[in-house]
Amino acid sequence: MARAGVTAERLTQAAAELADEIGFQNVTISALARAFGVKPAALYSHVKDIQDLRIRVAKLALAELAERAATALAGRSGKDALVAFANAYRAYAKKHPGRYAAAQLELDYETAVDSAAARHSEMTRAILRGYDLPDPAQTDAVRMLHSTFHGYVSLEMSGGFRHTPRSVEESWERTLDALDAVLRNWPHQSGGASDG
Amino acid sequence: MARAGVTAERLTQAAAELADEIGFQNVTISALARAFGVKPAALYSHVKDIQDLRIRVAKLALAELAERAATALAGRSGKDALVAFANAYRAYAKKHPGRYAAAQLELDYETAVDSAAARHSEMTRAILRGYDLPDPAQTDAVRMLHSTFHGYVSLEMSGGFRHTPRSVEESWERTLDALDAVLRNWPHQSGGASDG
DNA sequence: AGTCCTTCTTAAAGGTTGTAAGCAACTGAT
DNA sequence: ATCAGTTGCTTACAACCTTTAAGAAGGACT
Repeated sequence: MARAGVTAERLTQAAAELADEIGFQNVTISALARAFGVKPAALYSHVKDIQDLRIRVAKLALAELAERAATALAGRSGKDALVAFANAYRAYAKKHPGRYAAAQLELDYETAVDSAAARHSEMTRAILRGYDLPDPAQTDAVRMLHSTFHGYVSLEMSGGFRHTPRSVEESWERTLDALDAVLRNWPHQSGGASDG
Repeated sequence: MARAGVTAERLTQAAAELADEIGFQNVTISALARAFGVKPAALYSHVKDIQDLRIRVAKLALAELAERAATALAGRSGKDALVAFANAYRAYAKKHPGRYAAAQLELDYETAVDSAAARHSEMTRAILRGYDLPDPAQTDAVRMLHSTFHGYVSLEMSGGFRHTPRSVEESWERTLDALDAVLRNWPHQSGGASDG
């Protein structure tokens, strides 16, 4: 038989494309083998098992996302940077839902550290450079930003906003306005109850 | 053979418990049948297929979450309400990770409407009663709050915050402070770039 | 050509979902 | 109390997926 030229890299790439088309959970060794015109067992020469494949796709997605975000961030600061980063994040997730789902995979500590996950935190920190936040608050803000971006995109994609007529685009923009506002005026200490 | 007394309700309940123990994705018809001491095929008398089972667990989780949130909200307003709701949400997710994962299932429009999903929006709106937001902004704020809660809990549970020493508890509280602050002072129109 | 490593196939075991046929148990009527 | 009907469960089976093992074929290098 002529060799199909399968490599771990091509498998990962094809798995990512397949994930965007049919969903990350539906990417199987069998389906991937079919796409390459080989038998399922052939893939085990290049990939340890399906979990290994999933982790490779996750790393690919994290790297791609980090690159888009870095590009979006270049030469911007303050709210410009915030909006550009957030839009790049959301655009990637919507364009590559399978990859984005992969990026949410639980990675063990070692894997996560040497993957692009750390770069994300650094970039989110870069956004905050335009706002003036002392150190523990900076980490809190990074976590809040990441949470809001991920949460919004995640709920939007799973249809959580479809029950209300309000434009999802508009809400996204107003959410970014709100984040900008709160970053410019980060609460100093735990306040009491609101009094309007 | 003596009958095992399987019903759709008991199956759903057991599936939810199993999901919390071994993960929602690992709840299989086979595993559930094993837990009931019956053969897998027996479950198909009570449940259409595995997707049907998953949807039932999702609805259960949404109903439980709504109930906890409603209890937390009772008799509170303003920041008290915000914090109580958010903590109830997060506590449920951490105590019942499998159920919480189920609640994130994509539900078709019909299913979502008659499930407790709508109640969540209403409750989040109830939180906002203490803050004074005009109508389109209210929806935007609801979406932002839900996004932040879900995003934070989701990232926290998938280990996204483990790479930084800062206390996850502290960040959560500061995030709630920030949300309270931005709700009290919701930006009126899309502002320009930040100027510090 | 011969050797060796790698890639791919075949074969097979074990797990999963789901359907169909049949038997066993409970129900309610006579 | 027995008999029919319904329901719940089992067995049997088809189809699919994952993974391992053994062997054949491709390509490189001597």
